[in-house]
Amino acid sequence: MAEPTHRREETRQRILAAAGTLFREHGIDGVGVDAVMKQAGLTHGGFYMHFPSKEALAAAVSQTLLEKAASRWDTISRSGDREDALRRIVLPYLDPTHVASAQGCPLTTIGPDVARRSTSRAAIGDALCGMIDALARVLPNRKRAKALAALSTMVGAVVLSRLADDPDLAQAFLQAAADSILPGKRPVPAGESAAGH
Amino acid sequence: MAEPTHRREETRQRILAAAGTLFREHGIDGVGVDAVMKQAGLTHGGFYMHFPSKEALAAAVSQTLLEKAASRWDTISRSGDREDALRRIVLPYLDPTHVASAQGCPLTTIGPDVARRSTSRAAIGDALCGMIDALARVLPNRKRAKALAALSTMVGAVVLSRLADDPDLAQAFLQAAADSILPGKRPVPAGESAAGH
DNA sequence: TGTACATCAGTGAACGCGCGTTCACTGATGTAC
DNA sequence: TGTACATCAGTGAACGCGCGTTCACTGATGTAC
Repeated sequence: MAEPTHRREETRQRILAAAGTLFREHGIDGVGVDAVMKQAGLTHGGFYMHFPSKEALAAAVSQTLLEKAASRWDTISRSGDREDALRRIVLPYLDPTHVASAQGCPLTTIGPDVARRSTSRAAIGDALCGMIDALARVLPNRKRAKALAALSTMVGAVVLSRLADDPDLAQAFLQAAADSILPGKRPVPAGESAAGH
Repeated sequence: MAEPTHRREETRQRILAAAGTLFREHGIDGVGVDAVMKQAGLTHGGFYMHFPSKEALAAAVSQTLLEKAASRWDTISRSGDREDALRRIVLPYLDPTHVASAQGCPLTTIGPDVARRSTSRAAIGDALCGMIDALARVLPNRKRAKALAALSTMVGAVVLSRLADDPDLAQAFLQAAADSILPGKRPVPAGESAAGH
């Protein structure tokens, strides 16, 4: 019934998804191969059937996660009203649900971890450009420099919001970032469900 | 000659400095107590004379590093010309030297690591507010919200600059962030020495 | 249709190693008389 | 001033444990005849 290749690829995806969750939650160095495989419903020995090393897994996870984010933004950026598309990219990103989520944007959860690993860093290059392009496409003047600044603000605001022990300050970072990126001032919806990052 | 208390405190500072360097370079989970003590010129056994656990060291390091950054910004923010003070805070931060440095701002190097550790997170609360206050003091309209957005942009730009494999893109993140924060458009000095973070 | 065989994804014990932590000890320093 | 003692920062061997990785094996699946 199930072709060997199918099952193999399906398992690989399961490992990637498990690692994607755990790496973002505890950092790449905070999670062992054992824990990843257990989360995927397997035993640790089988890991090396799918990846040559944990380092390779880290690179594959980084790439996969960022490609998903880029593809989502790309789709939104090409849909209908540009001003609305911008909001549908920025607001869910700066939503407290996204900040609280263990499934958050990898730039904010494992950014420094990825930056230290040259193979992971190289693996996300294209996807990072994709995110920038998508953002530039929906910004008022379509300037790439504005997209770079906006992405910086978004990433920084989420990192700082997670660092702020005071909930008011955490929320204030998100609100200030949204106000500085979006043309008209609109409140960030507090606690809206399904940020989808 | 040397009072016991003096020597003890001096050693503690040496351990903090060693951990500050190594944690920022390799992440908190990427460095063992053994490596920290070796960097401090000691053997690992003596560590527990100064800190009850590695977790406590992480909190102390986070606090110390961020307090130093806050105090530096505070001093600058109260000195002379406000517009010039703003530049003397923002430009070194967005300088490639700072990005390349293993001694960089802890928000950009171990931000997510600290966010995951509640004791570390709590320890940096005051210093984080201090940085925000200093930034607000020198921004054109002194609005706290603008300071939150500016800090977000700075932190995000440095994180993303480290992630960009392409040197031009890395530089573009820094330049775009500087342009979006500073009133007049000025070039970021490329490769200026002694960013001091 | 039924039996024998080949394939190969996944298992689980084992490897050497480094982790965080403990503890009996050392040895330099400062104090008491 | 000189000797005996107390203090205590730092040493280094040892602990149990979990890491990343390897490998002989299992057992379900698909194929050959």
